[in-house]
Amino acid sequence: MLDLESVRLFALVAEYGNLTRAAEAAGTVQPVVSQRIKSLEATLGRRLLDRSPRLVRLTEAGTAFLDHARNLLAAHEAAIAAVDIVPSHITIGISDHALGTHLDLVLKRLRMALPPHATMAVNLGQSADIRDRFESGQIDLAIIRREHGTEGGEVLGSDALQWRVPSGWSWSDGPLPLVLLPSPCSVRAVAIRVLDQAGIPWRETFTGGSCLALAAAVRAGLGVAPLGDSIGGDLAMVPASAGLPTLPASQIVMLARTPNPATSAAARALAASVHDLLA
Amino acid sequence: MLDLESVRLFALVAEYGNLTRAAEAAGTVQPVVSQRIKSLEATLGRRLLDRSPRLVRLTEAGTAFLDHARNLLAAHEAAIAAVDIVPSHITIGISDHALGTHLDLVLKRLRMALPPHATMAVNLGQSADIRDRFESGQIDLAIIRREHGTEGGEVLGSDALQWRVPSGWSWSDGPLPLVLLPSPCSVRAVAIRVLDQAGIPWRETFTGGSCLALAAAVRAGLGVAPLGDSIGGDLAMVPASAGLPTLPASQIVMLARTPNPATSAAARALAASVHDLLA
DNA sequence: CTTGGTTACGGCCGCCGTAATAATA
DNA sequence: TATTATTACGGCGGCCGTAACCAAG
Repeated sequence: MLDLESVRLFALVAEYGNLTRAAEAAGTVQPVVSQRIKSLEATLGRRLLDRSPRLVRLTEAGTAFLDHARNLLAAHEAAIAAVDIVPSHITIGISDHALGTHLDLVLKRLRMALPPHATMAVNLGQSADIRDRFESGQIDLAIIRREHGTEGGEVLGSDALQWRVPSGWSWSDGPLPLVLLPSPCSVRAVAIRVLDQAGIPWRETFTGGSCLALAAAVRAGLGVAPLGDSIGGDLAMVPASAGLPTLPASQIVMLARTPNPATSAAARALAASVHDLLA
Repeated sequence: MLDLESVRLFALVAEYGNLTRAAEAAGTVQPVVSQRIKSLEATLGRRLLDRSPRLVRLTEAGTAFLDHARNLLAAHEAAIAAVDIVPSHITIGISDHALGTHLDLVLKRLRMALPPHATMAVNLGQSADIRDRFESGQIDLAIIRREHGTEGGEVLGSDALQWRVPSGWSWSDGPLPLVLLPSPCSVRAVAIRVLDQAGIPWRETFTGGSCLALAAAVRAGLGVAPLGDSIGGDLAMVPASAGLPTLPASQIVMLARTPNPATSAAARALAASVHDLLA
């Protein structure tokens, strides 16, 4: 007889492609996942995963098993829901500068970590605003970007800011054309600060409402944008010859209030996903 | 997170209406079932069964949960079958005189205890023939009726033979009209023996191929039939005033050869079902 | 050399199964 | 009074989580 916890861990490993992240998402540690997968394989008499320190992928049997494993877990959820209806709602705030283009993957994994009947509301905005909403209790979970050294929250990783430019861009003279989010925005503020300290003149050529908009502006040649390393996508780095000052790294931090199991499951999944993106 | 073993035990209790039989069918003991059900109820936060020493029945929540529990167990079977195809075939011999009209229920529970991909073949016949087939290895499991004192097999219970008569039957004189299975048949033999020992003349008025046929003949008024207590159905007992000798009780015995887990699961289910019928 | 999977191991929870107890018809 | 569920309890297996180890890029 299989035990569902092992099956759940297997499904998480398949999702994250990584035992360590799966362990985080499940709220345990990596050796436990290793053991459980191993024992699951033993009871099934088949190897489910090819594992090496740098690559974990499904075997043929693992692929075949995965669909059934998900059905099994869904049936488990349904059975519990049949007698134990715990309606839950989670509000989540995400700073655009923290996740950028990875928003879709993170939301998918978040949805997966919640019981199917749970509802969630996501609030995309700027870090300062998100933090205020978290502190006033309007949201339960938040992912924000902030400068090193600030207190509070769980640090999921460090992400350097980079000047991103159109491909083939060069900057001859005149004030540096900047592509920014509107104030208040900590990335905007830090970018302006380092430029001023270096005595580099600048002008704002584009102000947009999300990192996707900033990236579009950069691609259109409107100027350079300070963007997180992990969310720059296909945009080019500024060449060192341009002489721009380096931007400081900042931290991606999770703020979490976990009043119930559903929320802490969501928090773990969020942490594992973001941690994965920054690795 | 639920554990599937507890869910399976719950489903078995629902099927058998009895913790003790469920334990037998599952291959464990009754206190374990009690504990697991209790812990299942605790994790679900609902009472699933109303239990008293004489009656176990589903609560409302239990009814709602049962369907989902069965789906869950089916998904579990499917998941295992996806990677671990163990084709198995079981041949079963059942003496008609042992189960009679309860054949359908027993077969249903047998089917339920087997993995869905397992095939089974049932051989209905007379005890002596069944035993020969078992001993020659042609069948894996057998339920037979036999006289007390014989060796071998697992005794599932004792069942008295009774003279069954049409309703309102009376026997004035002349040889006793008998309704019997053809020879060789141990019930036939023992019936004839006790009549001869009591010096009661008899004649055979009907010879049929199954207990259902014998019951039909009795109902049609053709005579009296020696039938197991538990399978007489709605037929009347012979009145004491008729002066017929009492028939000895005989034992219902299971012969089992369990070369694989599927067969032993079937054996347990068979034992639990028959044990239940004789209680 | 760092990230990440495996192995070793100690502690402890929890389950099994026997035995005694209670409850019901 | 017999049958059956519950409670008590000892023993043991197995799981968790820390730490040390190893492999691969």
